[in-house]
Amino acid sequence: MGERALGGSVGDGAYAALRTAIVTAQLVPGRRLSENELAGLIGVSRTPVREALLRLRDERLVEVVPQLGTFVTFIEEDAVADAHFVRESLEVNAVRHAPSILDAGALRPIEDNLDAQERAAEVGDDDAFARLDDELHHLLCDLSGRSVAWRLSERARGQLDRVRRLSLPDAGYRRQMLAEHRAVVAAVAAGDADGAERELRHHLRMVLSSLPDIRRAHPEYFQEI
Amino acid sequence: MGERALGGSVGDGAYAALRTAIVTAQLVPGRRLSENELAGLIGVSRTPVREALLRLRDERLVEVVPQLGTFVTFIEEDAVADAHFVRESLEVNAVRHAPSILDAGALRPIEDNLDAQERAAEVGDDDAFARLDDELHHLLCDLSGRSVAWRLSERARGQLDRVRRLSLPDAGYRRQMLAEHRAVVAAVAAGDADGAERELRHHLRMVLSSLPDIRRAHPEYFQEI
DNA sequence: GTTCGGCCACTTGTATACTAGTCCACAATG
DNA sequence: CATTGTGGACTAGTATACAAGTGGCCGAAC
Repeated sequence: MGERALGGSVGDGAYAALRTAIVTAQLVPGRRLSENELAGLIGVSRTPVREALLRLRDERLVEVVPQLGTFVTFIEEDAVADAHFVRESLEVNAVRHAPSILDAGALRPIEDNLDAQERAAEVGDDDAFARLDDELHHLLCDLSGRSVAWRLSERARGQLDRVRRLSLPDAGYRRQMLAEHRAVVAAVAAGDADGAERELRHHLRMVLSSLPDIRRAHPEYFQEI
Repeated sequence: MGERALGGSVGDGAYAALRTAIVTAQLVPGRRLSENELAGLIGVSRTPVREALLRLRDERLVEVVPQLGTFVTFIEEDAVADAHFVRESLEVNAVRHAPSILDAGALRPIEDNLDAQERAAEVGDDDAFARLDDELHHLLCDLSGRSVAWRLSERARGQLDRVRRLSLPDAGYRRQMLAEHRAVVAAVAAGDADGAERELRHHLRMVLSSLPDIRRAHPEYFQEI
């Protein structure tokens, strides 16, 4: 877990390392974390670890109980729905605020991204596909000119990534994702704000639909009720 | 500045105290803050102060420059627009997700709030009006059932509150606000999602429109370019 | 008078020490 | 055997100490 991000502070590195570990379920839901233990693992002191845990608490990826411990949260339907709500709100509003006439310079990276997705889907490179997926949503957010859209959407995505990582993607899934991406982009390029909103809402809801399957496959990651 | 919130930790109290001081411009934009100085003022150590400053940095209310100092940010058009974007995204999506048929139980507190606003507007009680304004938006967010809507909207509001606090409200302004509130609620109550969205977007944009006036009245609060 | 250079006070970032509270195991007691 | 109390080993919250770096002041040299 130890490697640290180059640019930022130690605290940023600790945050990145912990977030990755949680999202990839290396640190499984319910797992008890101690600040001392994490500090030892990452090789820093408690201070930057605490800083990282405070940020992760904001994202509801950990829960810190005073005088008791810090725990990786279970996947809660409510938290996932919240994250989805934030993401949908921001990204839909972002494509709504996209300039109605897009010059070729703005559209070019998006088209390139879609082509790259096509190649990744053919080859079956799941990591590349996921990366391009993120990049596309980032590009769509940036159309609004409000960088905060992607920044907050990214943060909310922690909950959703945990789910996405667990769903076993097959070729059909990727093909469908790609088709939906193309539908959104087509509407945006045509200046059809209502259509873009509709397609994007539909697309974002896909990740939510896999939740019951994941719950069946990994009941131990969910809060027993 | 010193009083501390009862429920939470020392860090929470420091955050609340600092945020209030910044939003009310007791700590003016550009003001240099030192963690030691703040710790002395609030009467705690640097650790909880740092925790508070990290949160305020997230909200772009302070900027921390390593090895140099922490500064109250100037009012930046870009930051205000970002906050507005977040708020509009979340609240519009919230009223869109409100159940199409509202039972009287859900609508009652909203109607009560509007009546109270009417009274506050007549008396000219600006503080009460601002408080009821917040409460109404809170109630509207809660219609969606997603508590995160209000939580994030509230956070983004730091930037907007700084502006709102500086605008000198007159009776006409409050009357207009109240009329807009009523228009939003009427559309929501009628189950007219499109209408509610339109009215809410219009209403939220009002606070942005006062920005040039405030800039003329308080140029020292804005970043000279 | 101007400019360059070094020192110093002060900043945040990080590490460590101390405080207060919770859980659990285990022993003593009914 | 069951129950209760008690001590110890943990926890996070807070305070303090140390490290690394910045800017400004002040004096000296030109």
